[in-house]
Amino acid sequence: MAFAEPSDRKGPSILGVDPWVSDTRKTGKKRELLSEAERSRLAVIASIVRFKKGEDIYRAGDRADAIFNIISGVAKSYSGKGGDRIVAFLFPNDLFGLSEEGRYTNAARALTPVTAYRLPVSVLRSRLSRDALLEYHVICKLCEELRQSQRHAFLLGERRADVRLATFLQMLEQLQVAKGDTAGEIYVPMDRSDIGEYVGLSLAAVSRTFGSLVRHNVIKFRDRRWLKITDRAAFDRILADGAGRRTVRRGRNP
Amino acid sequence: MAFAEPSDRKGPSILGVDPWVSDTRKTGKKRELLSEAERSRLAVIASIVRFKKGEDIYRAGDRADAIFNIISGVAKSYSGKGGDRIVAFLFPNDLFGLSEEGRYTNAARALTPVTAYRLPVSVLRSRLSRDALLEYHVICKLCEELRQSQRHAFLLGERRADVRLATFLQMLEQLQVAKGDTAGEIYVPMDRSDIGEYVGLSLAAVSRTFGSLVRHNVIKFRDRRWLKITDRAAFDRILADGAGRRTVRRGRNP
DNA sequence: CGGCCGGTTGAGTACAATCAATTCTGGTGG
DNA sequence: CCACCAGAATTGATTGTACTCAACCGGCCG
Repeated sequence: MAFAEPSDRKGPSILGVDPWVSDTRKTGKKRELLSEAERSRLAVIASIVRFKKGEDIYRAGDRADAIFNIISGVAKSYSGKGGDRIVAFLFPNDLFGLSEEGRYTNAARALTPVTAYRLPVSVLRSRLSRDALLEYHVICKLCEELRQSQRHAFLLGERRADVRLATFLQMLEQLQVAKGDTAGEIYVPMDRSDIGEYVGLSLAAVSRTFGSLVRHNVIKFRDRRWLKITDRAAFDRILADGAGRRTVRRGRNP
Repeated sequence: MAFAEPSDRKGPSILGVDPWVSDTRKTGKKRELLSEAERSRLAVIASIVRFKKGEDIYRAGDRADAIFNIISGVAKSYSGKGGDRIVAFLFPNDLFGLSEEGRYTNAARALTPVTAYRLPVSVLRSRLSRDALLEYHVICKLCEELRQSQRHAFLLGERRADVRLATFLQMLEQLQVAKGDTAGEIYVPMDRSDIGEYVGLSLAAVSRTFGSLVRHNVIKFRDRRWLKITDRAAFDRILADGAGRRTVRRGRNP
């Protein structure tokens, strides 16, 4: 099984990098932030929960009494009165249910079968207040999520559909590289409409744009969920293109 | 001077809410997260820095050796190879320069004259590792920034220009309410092109859309930077409208 | 006074949304 | 193993909306 099914069950796990230490030498890989001791200490207060594909993990407005740490599977955090608009995709080792204020502000739903640790907020808080190192690691993870969200916003700021999709694919790829997954092929666990809700395009536009990328031999699908970038140069050109012509530049180079 | 010039100089300040305690009774107001003691302890390691309007605070790729806490003024955090695309506006009490990895991933520039505390990362880290409460408050602030960034992404996911601008104005308004500023009028410290770079519209579109809102008596400008919402119902209707017609809804209510 | 900066406005165009078939796929039961 | 179904995905035709290019305005500064 190629896509990150962590085999260990030592306890909650957070993957990330220390925002202030440049110990990762540009490999793009993340490391486990929690020590074995921390993980097993958290394991004590955590319970393991499972969700079927399509099942709600929590709803917006629910009392936020737990945070989750995905062990396997993929989920989405979404909002918008219509329930469309995906805020983030949640992958193994991600922490979520966080970033609310007494109540969840987004909803979360499993896109594939999901197994996760459930950490009650009450217990977690008291643990946090006594464990400075753990808090520090949470801070690292939050910085990471913040960056991710900013990249998402960046993506959405782009007008052209091909740039948006290429950026999205790049995010997926980097994520999988960071996990140490075999690069070469990109796994797309979510369906086209989820992608549309994330990148801000209609389902039709996603499909059309993928089609166009395939026709131009930039990417190639093995099946609905696995694809390969067949022309990296062209791919990068699309990404760079977004940075190129932007409006607003009132008086730049003639 | 109406716009939040904090008169005290007791030390760095973080405004926010505890994400897990619903002590704010829906007032939308935020409170100081740091105690006097914490603030003065931070003040010891902080220096006060000033930036002229338009001046760079840091550039993307610079060694990230300090984080900042704005005392007065407004700045922007921006990126994009062209330097367009604003990631966030930074207001008094905000914490930034954070969320990077050894180096700043965005650049920051003062939009108005800015006064800020500068906290060297090295000192801050050791302080953090010993002060669990401070760490906790940083976590609270990060959650807040994360939510803010998600709202930004949400805004950018909207297609129509009027909805985007209305959402933006609502964010500004809530921010000012949270600070306890006189509501009624909204202060817009940034110029039209900055707004465009934030909401993902061309300068022309921003101007046009403002014009249209004014013509429809939804808002009214006192001058370039001060406006009032003259028809709250219409305004809310625009906001709600975004949630209404969305694509992708494949099989919802008949 | 002239230039520049921030902003407004107009005409034409490009791009994605929409509506609406149609095809493909994977799963189910005969 | 195949026929069938429902949901996912593709594709086509048309329309809406914001971008682009470009002219133009008004204030401010030297």
